[in-house]
Amino acid sequence: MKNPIDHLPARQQQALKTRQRLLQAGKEVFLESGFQKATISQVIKKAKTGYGTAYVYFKNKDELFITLMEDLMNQFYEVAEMPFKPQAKEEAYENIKNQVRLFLQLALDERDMMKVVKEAIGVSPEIEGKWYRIRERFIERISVDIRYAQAQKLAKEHLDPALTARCWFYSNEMFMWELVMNEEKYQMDDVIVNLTSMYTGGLYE
Amino acid sequence: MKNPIDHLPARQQQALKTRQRLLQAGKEVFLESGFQKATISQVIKKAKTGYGTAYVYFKNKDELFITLMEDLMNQFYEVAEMPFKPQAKEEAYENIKNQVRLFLQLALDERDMMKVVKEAIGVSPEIEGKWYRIRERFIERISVDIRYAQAQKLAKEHLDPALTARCWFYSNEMFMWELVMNEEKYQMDDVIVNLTSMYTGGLYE
DNA sequence: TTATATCATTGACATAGTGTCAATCAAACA
DNA sequence: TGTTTGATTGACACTATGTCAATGATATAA
Repeated sequence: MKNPIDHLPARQQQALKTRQRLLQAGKEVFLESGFQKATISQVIKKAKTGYGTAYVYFKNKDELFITLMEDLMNQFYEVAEMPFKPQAKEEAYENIKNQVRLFLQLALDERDMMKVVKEAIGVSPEIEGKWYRIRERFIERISVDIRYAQAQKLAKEHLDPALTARCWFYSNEMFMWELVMNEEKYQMDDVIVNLTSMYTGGLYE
Repeated sequence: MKNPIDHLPARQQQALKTRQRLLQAGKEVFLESGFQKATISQVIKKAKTGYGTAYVYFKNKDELFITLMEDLMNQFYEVAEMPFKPQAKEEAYENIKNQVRLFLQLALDERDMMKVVKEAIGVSPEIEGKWYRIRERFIERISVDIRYAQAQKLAKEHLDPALTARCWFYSNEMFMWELVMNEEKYQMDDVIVNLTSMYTGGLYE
């Protein structure tokens, strides 16, 4: 398997390597210091480049972080796009439970990075926008699933799919952050069962 | 009605007035510029004080903002402590709907300030902590309500009150932020009915 | 009334970060 | 070999923070 880098002129190779060093150093610095406390000086020091070099490859700290986030965000997109075609209420319940588990597990697998992401969302409007788009994609997808379940006469038809999807995703997202920030407080399985049960069956008899 | 300030020595009166000027100026600056872009220089200019004066009365920008937030936060506490003693499912539904409405209405009545609060929560760990405490108070209170409803045989007993309360509050909180940031997107009444209906009855038949 | 103590007020300063840019350096090319 | 191109650099201008020794005005005591 050939690496496409091998065929580039030495100068471009060098440039790509510099960029890679900055990304790697950036990741380490963000994980060590968090988003706000991370500085370009820390990054360039670790990457062994001059100060201005960072600004050649990235507009600013936000853009550097967004580049680092992108991989992770794509993983979330994959979870969002999972198929959902239940034939019965029980199947729906199982499908939903699985998707919740994947969502929470992905966040916990990248727990350290997700902590920084949470901080960055609060600080940088650009990064908040990135997360907002992921959220809307999940909600859009869930809305489709709800409409499908309604068409199958599995779900209550008087509920608005968009609002219900939003409500459901919000709960999931917030529990995700809770688990990320505070891993010991709750058992993931308890959260999943309770969330899914509430969603599918409601609180009252 | 006597103002307690009247009885203080002139020097302390002066000091209190300076503090008040800083608070007033702070509020204006935060509303104009948002939390991050607001600077102490803007505040002291508007308050007509020297730079160092701001630091005499407030440790930093965060503390100044927290002082401004406190009134608003107390109003949220009041909503959190509302009584809840329904005798039947329908009464519970109505009580819950009312509390949601009060919660959302309070946020919308202070919409401009709440926008700044949202930004500040993301940026300042201290302010995040303040909001966190409000959230936990709501959740604690909702847990009690759920346990009450369960004891009355109104609510499903297999659901964990703490987790269910958290799930429910998370949905409310996120819709609240959505309405605050994006007033036109949804009708408050639609949100309330859908949320409450989901909560009490669940999605599936 | 005057002297002194007290404490609110002040802005210059040290510090720390950002983003820019003209200069430098080394690879590519003619 | 000389020239061009573009990657790299750190000094600079700027903006903000938080501190503190000095200042000034009020309260107090003699």
